[in-house]
Amino acid sequence: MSKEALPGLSLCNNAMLRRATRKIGQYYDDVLAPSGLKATQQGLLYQIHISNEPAMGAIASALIMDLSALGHTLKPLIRDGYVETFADPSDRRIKRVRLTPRGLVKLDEAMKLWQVAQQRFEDMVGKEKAAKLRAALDDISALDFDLPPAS
Amino acid sequence: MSKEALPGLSLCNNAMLRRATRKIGQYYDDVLAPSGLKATQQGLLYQIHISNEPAMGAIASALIMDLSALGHTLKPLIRDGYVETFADPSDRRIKRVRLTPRGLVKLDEAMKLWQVAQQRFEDMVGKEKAAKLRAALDDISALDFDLPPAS
DNA sequence: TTGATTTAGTGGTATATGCCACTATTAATG
DNA sequence: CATTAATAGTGGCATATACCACTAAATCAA
Repeated sequence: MSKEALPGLSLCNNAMLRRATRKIGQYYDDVLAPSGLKATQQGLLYQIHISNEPAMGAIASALIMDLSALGHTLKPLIRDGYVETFADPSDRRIKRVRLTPRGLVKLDEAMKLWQVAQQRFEDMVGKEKAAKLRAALDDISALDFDLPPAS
Repeated sequence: MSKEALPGLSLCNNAMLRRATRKIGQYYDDVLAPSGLKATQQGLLYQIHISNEPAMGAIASALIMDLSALGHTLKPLIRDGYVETFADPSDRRIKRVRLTPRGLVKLDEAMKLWQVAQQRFEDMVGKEKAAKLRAALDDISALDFDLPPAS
């Protein structure tokens, strides 16, 4: 069996990224669990918080997320009263998003837990190494893979 | 507004990881699209291929994936006839997984596309840097965040 | 051997994410 | 101004992924 000689997925940038994301995601989720938020939700609330009543498209761009995916992800947060939306008066196509007071309180709660997770992670990985990793991730997030769209 | 002074999500290891994963995932998915497989599926088929009729649990461990999540992810691949399962004769709790001939053909097709995506990625990022990134991702995937389970 | 425990998967439910087709608005153009 | 084109979101559908409760099977213990 030459199968044994085949390289593992450790060569695939995408597979390694996904695997690490599952691992770290579970960890952050665990720590955030007492707040009732997933790490993705905490991140989304935070992104909304630091922006100025951002349009959905602006959030999606910042997070490199599909617009419709964002819409779906927002639903539970709206349902739970953490977030509300309103039409931009000057352009009714645009829907803006903001935290509710309840959402702000919940974000505060979640951020305290996030700090615990983040600190522990940095302690284990090393502040330096973590920063380098984030920088590398930021770099590849900024890549422009424009495949010939043949427009 | 002190909001403007708040750090972005670029400090959160988890958020950066997810964001990069979305970005790279979309890229690999795009390149793999002609095969009809998602990058996650190609990765899963490959993992099965290089293993020896692995048990579901073994695959899940290797990919750091929840066992039930693996079961769900496997369904479309079984439905499409790329993968089949069978009970381990010596331990009927264990369900083993293997590629069908059709699955093997499909994997070959997908791997050719994967190589294109992978090569292009490495060209853009740099072979060296990509290898370092994968190594870092492998390291953090191996971390042991054992939170006090208070059993 | 029988009863308690651990192990391996399944199914349900919920969030995460993406693509596509479609609608509503706004902008651009002749 | 009326058409056409571009922009911003929505909704449906599909996969990705997790947790939980539950079942079946094997193991351990008394």
